[in-house]
Formats: sequence, C-alpha cells, structure tokens
Amino acid sequence: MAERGDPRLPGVTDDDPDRVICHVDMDCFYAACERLRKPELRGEPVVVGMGYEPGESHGAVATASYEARAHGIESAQGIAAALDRLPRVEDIDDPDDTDAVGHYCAVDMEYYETVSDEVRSVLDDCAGTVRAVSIDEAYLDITDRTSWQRVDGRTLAEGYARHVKERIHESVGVVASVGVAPTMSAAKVASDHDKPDGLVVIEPGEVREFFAPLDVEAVHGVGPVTARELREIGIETAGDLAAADPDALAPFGERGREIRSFARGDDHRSVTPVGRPKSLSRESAFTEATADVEAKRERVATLTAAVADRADREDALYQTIGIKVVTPPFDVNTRARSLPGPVADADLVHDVALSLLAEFHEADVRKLGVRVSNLAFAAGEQSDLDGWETVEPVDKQADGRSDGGTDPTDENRSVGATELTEWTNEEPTIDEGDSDSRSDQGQRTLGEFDADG
DNA sequence: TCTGGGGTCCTAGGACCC
DNA sequence: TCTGGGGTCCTAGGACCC
Repeated sequence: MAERGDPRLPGVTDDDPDRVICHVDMDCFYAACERLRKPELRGEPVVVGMGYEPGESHGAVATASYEARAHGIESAQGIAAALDRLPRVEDIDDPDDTDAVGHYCAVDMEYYETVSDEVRSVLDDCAGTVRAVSIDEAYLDITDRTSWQRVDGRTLAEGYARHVKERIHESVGVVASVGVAPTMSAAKVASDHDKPDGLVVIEPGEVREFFAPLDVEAVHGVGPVTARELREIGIETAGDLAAADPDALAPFGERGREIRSFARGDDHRSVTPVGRPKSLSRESAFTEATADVEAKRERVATLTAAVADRADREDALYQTIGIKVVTPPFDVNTRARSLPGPVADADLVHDVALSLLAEFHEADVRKLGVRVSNLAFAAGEQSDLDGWETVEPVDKQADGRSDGGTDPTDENRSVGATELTEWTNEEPTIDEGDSDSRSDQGQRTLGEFDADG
C-alpha cells in the first residue's frame, strides 16, 4: 500500500479494483504443530484438546486433524464425547485389534506461537503489509508484488500465491490454504473454499458471481443467529443477500449494510497491521458449577494475577476492570467499574474484581473471567513508570462522572493511590431487583474454534 | 452441537453536561 | 420550572471471529 503513490485522505475508502489481497489460513494448525515435533503422528488421527490433560477426559477439542474428523470428531466437542468415537491410544491394549486410535494432545500455545512466528516471518518477507488475524491466519496485501495480469491463461497473482504457500511449507513445514481476491472478505472466503491445502483465486469482477451460490453463512460477519434471521426473510444464499433490498436489512443495522456489501464484492477495508489490544482478559471454567464462595474468590485471584501480569508485560495501563460470571445454563453476566484514571496495579484489580463478584455470592457459577479494558500504553521508552500516579491521565478529563454508586473523591483530577484504593474498597451499591440482566436466550453458538472443516 | 478461551465491534439506556 | 436538543461517558448484553 505504502508504495502505491496516492496517500489517501482519511475517511476516503480504498476500493482500487487492482488490489491483490491474499488470505493465508493454516490447516488444522495446532495438530500440524504437534506433528512437526512428533513426526510419528503424521497420517494419524490427532486431537488437540483445550483444558485437556493426558489421561483425563475433561476439556474440549480445539483442533482435530482430518483423520480424526473422519471419525466424527469436531471442534468444540467435549473430549469425553470425542473419546467415545475415537479411543485414545493409551487406553487400548492391543492397537492392532482396533479400527483406529487417536492421539490426544494438550494445547501448548507457547510452542504454537513459535511456529506461528516462523510463518509470520515468511509472510513478512512475502508482503509489504501483513495483518495477522490470529495465530493461524493472516491477510497480506500483495498488490505491489504481483498483479491480475494473465500469462498463459493464469494470473500472476495466482503464481505469487502459490509461491507464498510453498515457502511456508518448505521453511516451516506446515500446510496453508490460500485465497486470493481483490478484497479481504472475498480472499477469506476463497481460502476457506478448498481446504485443506487449497489455493483459490477470485478475480476482480468475479466476486459476486463466486459468492452467489454460497450459503449466506459463508459471508464474513454472518453467524448462526444472523443466518437464521436472514433465512426467515427469505435470504438463504450470499446471492440473495447481495440482491436484497437495503430496506429489508434495516433491522440488522450497520451489520446489515456491511454483510450485504461483502456479498456484492464491495469491501473497502484495506489491509492494516493489528494495533494495540483494546482489552486483556483471562477466564476459566469450573469442572462443574459451584456456589462455593471461597472457590470463586480463589479463581478470581488467579485470573486477576494472570491478567495483571499480562498487562504488565504489554506495558498496558487500564482504566476499567471487569468480571464475567457465567451461570447455568449459560447466562453470561458482566460487571465493570471504571477508575478515575489509568492504573497498573494488580492489587487494585483484585480488590475491584472481588467487590464486583460480591453480587454473585450465592450464585451457582460455571465459569469466571477477569478483564481490564480502556487501555493506555505507557510510552515504552519513558522508563520508570511505576504506578499510575506518575502517569498523566492522558487526555481524558476525569470530571467526576465516574459512576453513580460510589463517591469518587471530589478532587478527581489527581486522585492519589491511597484515595483510589479507599474508594474501591467501598461496597458497591448495586440496586437489587429492578434489573435482572439474565437473558434466557438459551442456546449459544460455539464459535468454531478451528474453522477449517 | 449443553459449551473452552481470548478477543472485537455494535447497540441501547441512563447519567450528566451545556 | 417539566421542558428541548445535542453530546459524551459508562455499563451491560449480544453477535461474531478464530
């Protein structure tokens, strides 16, 4: 982008049809990583479990290799259910006597990150601009490296994408599916279209045609809920969505406008590197729902320490501290409290989190989370920032609108650490009764953790 | 599809300000 | 004083993504 010569004015969209966007999506990434360090797993069914421990049966499937999927293993499935379909090699006396056995591994993010970093350096080498969406997925703007020009019936873009794919395989040893298109949303659909080991090219002018027959849920931004609502008004395919009357989509708000554009091949987003995080969180589930106050408090303490530590490593200050409490069947409750200014103080996170938790003393809880948001980043080079007191409250004028309940000290502009702590130690004034926030929306959709399949 | 963890963005209502 | 409109910030929930 940088070399394209016409720095665009802010707010002016980038809809150059000559753009070449590439979406790279690693196939069964976690399983591929496990095979990288354990070659004997190649060709074998591999299940990588999150919250799984060897010999146990709790946790859920994060990624299953295609061999495992052939036995009915799916992402987000409970490990216990997976074991029913595909026994674990350790549990079998005579493997020769069994149809198939699975190799179950516990998620090892640290290792996967190192592999991801290797892939990343290949991508950085292949494109001027890379947006890493997750550990196993990235968009590349390769406009300045190739073009849509045809040579011998193929586009140069396709050749370049093949080169990217091969380089990943050769230098890292994992397989990627790659999509190439003039827009991000189309490139994404393309990479997904022929997994695994796919290479799909959608040329400019062909996007809408390519989308037309696909299920509406294939459009980026359409999940199970929106898909159902769209079907209710007769929109079943991406083609239907593209042709839909904008007024009919009005109830879907901004999202409605966006997904219709995507289905039409209009996507003006340009590839930009990911910026700073907006929030940091940690959450974890109990083996089974518990009302035990001590257990809940302990869990919050653990999560708090982890979040504060992470924020520390990221040089992040936070102004809002929140918790998440999941109660059966699966009701998600969030509570948050903002402070007068950005801080980095683990004890404070702990105090606030516990006081927010008080409301749920008697509740049965299956899962807890702690989150900090409203982040500010200590200008890295400015050393010796220890404690928020030394940090200017950026350009938010803390003007006393902090929150009803408690009384922020009248001198908000420069609240000392002590005062702040006192303030948070007050019992939160929760108005009971009138606002029962539980939504009975019942079933939620599990985001497909590993959307390969 | 009874369910793991880490994020983003949007919406809606209330408080508060001018 | 019962009466506008516009704007910002905060909280909470929901949908979505991987």
